[in-house]
Amino acid sequence: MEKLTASLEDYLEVISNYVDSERNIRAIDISKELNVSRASVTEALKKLALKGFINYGRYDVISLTDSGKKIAQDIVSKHNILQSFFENVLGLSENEASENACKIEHVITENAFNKISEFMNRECNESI
Amino acid sequence: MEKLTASLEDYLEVISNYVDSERNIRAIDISKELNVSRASVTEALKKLALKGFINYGRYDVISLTDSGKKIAQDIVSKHNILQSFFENVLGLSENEASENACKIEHVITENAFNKISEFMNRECNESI
DNA sequence: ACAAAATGTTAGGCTTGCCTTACAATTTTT
DNA sequence: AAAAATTGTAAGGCAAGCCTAACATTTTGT
Repeated sequence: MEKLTASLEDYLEVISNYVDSERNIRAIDISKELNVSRASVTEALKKLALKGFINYGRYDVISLTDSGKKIAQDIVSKHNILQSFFENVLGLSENEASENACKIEHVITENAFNKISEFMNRECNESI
Repeated sequence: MEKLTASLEDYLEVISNYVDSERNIRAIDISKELNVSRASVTEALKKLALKGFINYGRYDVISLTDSGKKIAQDIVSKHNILQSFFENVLGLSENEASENACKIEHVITENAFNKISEFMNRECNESI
């Protein structure tokens, strides 16, 4: 599977969140969400389409391909578990937990992430 | 205090480790440590010198300024605590713990890092 | 329907950070 | 002390990712 940059992962993640909420996503939504210009969004969408993760053409609706969905789900689930770790284990605010999850989800190794997942499961079971 | 990029923090960190071991560091050492070309090291050293974090001139010995030392210490201590978290709490190998610490030390927020520090202290005390 | 507003795209530019190649300076060998 | 090898630097190039400004297209309001 083609490897994405942190930046493109962010774009894909935003798209995925919109798809889940069944809203039609536009470039300007992504631009606001990621605090980048509309032009930058166009560039990113071109790249994602070229790599086969989204369906998209000029002035056209954006949707995820199957491989795009798969990757996006990976990123999103990674984000959620990291966020939960920072929020529920370390006691950070929702915002700061999310901020950290956003950054760390792109750089943490697979193993390290799995260990955190396991750790979260242990924590949960112990407190029952 | 001037804010550094992740890349420049890496360079500073390597320099700091050499200083601590009282070896004279050369550009080629940094180049090997960070897997970049000697030319890239020269560029980075120029930037660090310009920002006042290292003393350095053409073909000259490299040393940390006071503000360079301060920043480097911050990064290194952050690295060490993160590494210890991944190694001792999550049970990753030394190498993988270090790999994760290297990436995360550049992106984690101050608060999140402090929480991890506190968490490590709690873990230690409980096990006594 | 059509003017106005909003959104999307393109073109051109900038910064960071890396590279290779060629040359300069230093260090090591002999 | 030269020659050879190593190390440092300068110049020029490249990709990623962002920007602004100008233009194209679509949507909205009347």
